Amino acid sequence: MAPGKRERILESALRVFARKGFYNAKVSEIASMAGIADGTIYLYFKSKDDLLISLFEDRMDWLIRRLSTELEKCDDIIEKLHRYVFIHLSLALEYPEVAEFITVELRQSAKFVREYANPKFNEYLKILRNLIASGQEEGRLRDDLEPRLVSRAIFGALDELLLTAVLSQRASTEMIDDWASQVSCIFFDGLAKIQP
Amino acid sequence: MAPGKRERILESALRVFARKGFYNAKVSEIASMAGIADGTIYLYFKSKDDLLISLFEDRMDWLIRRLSTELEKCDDIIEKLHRYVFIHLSLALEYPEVAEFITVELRQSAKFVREYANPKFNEYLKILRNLIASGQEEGRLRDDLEPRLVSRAIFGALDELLLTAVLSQRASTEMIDDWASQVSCIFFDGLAKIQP
Amino acid sequence: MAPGKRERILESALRVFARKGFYNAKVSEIASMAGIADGTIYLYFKSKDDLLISLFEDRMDWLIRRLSTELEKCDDIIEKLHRYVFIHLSLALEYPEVAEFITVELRQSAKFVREYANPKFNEYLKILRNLIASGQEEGRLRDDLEPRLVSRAIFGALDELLLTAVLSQRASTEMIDDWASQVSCIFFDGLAKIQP
Amino acid sequence: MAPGKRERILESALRVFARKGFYNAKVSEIASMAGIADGTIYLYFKSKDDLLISLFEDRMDWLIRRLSTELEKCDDIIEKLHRYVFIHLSLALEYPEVAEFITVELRQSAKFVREYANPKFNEYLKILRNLIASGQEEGRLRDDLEPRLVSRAIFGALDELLLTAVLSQRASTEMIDDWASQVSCIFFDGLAKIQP
DNA sequence: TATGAATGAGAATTCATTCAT
DNA sequence: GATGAATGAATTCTCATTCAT
Repeated sequence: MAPGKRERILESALRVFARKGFYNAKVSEIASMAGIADGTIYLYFKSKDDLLISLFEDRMDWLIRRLSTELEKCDDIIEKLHRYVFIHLSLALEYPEVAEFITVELRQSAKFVREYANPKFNEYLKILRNLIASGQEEGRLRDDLEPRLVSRAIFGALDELLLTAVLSQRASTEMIDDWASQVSCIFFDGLAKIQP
Repeated sequence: MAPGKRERILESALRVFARKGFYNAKVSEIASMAGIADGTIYLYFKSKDDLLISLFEDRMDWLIRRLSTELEKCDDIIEKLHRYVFIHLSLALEYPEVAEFITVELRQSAKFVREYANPKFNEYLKILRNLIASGQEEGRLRDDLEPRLVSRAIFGALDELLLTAVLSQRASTEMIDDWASQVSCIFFDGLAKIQP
Repeated sequence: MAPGKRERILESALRVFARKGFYNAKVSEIASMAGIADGTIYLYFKSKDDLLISLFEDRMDWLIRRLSTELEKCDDIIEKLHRYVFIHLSLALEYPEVAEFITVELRQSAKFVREYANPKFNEYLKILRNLIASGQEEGRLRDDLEPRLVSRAIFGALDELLLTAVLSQRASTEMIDDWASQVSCIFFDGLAKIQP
Repeated sequence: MAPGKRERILESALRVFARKGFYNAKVSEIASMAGIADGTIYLYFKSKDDLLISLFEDRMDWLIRRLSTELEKCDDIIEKLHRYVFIHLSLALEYPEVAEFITVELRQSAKFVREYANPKFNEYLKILRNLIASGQEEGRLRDDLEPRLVSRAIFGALDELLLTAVLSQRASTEMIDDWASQVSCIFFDGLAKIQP
């Protein structure tokens, strides 16, 4: 079992799932894109479902590591939050296929994921939740809001914007920068106009 | 062609799609839940795809009307926004199947919907966008943020929370009230702690 | 039961069968072309098969009567044969739908026809056979050939040319006249060049 | 993909199409007659239609080669024509299923074949047309008749007799010999009695 | 008589998965 | 390990026919 072959299959699956969605993706298309025989996929994955789940875990792991590494570079909690927002949205530019896959399949397979508990996704969300909680503890964020709910709300907003960016297919560095700062602004400062 | 039959089919489709998702739903299951023969569905809808799209349009129309009616009851723009948030989240309690269907299928069929332009969904979003824009014009909301982006962000946050509520299956009136006020608070006032 | 309605159905069936063939023809299309409800067809015909057979019998009857009337106008047996040839080929111009229907469906439903013995078709052939036999008796035609086989051969040749004319869709009076005289010539005089 | 499997499928299709006709033939019946799974047919043919067309082309090719080989054995043009007649009619004895298939499906699919241009059938006809034309050039056949029309007429006559023979199911070598010589006689010498 | 909505048997086709090579 | 031909269960959709009105 060449170790690179598993990754090649995952890479092909990512592209096909992103382009067609799980149900319209054909195993044979993934195989041919990976340059292997159909049957070979079953030496590395139990089933098409298993391939989806494995891919999901793999890419989420990668996202989590990426995020952690980046966040360690910042000290300030508020800066970390800005960074989280930016990193999430940047996926649209840097890894549009991962973005589309995560964005669409995560919903599509909500049912799937229900049984499967989806630990990786929760881990990803947890990073955000911990950020919020830390901010509250440090006295930088209001502490009258539940971190669990706040993090979900932020994730939802980011995910929707990421999907919008990916589907629009004309994301640019400027646009992502702009969106990230506006989103940070919304969440940090709120929409209300401070009456002078 | 009894007009009630079309609605009965849509109702059955809603339940089956919500429970299993479009691709795992069987036309024959929808038919038998509606108490009709398989073929009858094809007298009212061209195909399974058409059934999905029709259901989507139908329920979005209903959502839009419901929302419009409710919003007319409020005068104040801020109150309207609170109301929007509340109405959206309430779906989890009042129409959990609609909530699950909209929440999941809207993503699932992103591709689908891309060609199909999805006017109903845009209309729904537009209500929120117009609310934001009006708030800005009235001087109640900061006008340095794009309504289009703000509305997307809010929608994303609400949609994610709605999905969470539906999937958790233990939503209560209190919980929804609580979530709605917290979300309003986040978006209106922001997360930043005002330094005394 | 308005007597005209049965004929209207047959007329519509003729057009639809001629255009699409029996198996691709839809009963509902025939009904709507006849300006009646689908179910009404079943008040006049037992089934789609019965409609085909009835139509076939009806049009063959009509052909036979038409042929008999025309042939009575000639006295000479040879002239009658020329006339037969001409009348058959003329269908392409005068009743192209009948021509296409007879030409194609007669083969298509060979199986059909096998059980059903097809008396009308035999009657039509019999006219030709009797002509041949009479010609032999009168000493105008060679009597060393079986009339049954000769009539089949002539019918086959005419049928093939009729189909060719119908499918080519550019039959003219001149063309039919020309074909008829050439065919008569072939069968009457033969292809051999008389050595001087 | 064993090359023999494609031929086995064609062979089964031939038998089923000949017995039931294209529209009444079931793919699963063809598959089971070939001793394979239903799906396997679709590894070799795109669709049931494609199977029909492929079978038609394949068998016409075979017919054309068979005919060409046989005709090369004769030198005399008149003898070639006799041979053509005989070979065509012999199908009823030697390959009754091919005879029935060609005879019936060729008409049945006239519409089909119209778009599809049907080059193989034209090629088959062309052999006969060229024979006629050569006969005229050599001065053995009258040259006041169009080869295109003459060949169609002969083909039609032969085809009709072939169908008759196949459907009667009691063709014998003697019968075919007899028919062939009578048909040759008709076409070569004509029906007219030479007045002494 | 006439209607046409409803029926439901039936058929083609797809594609994840297997397994002999 | 790798292959890819073969499998066959599963599913959508069609359309002749019926029957309550």
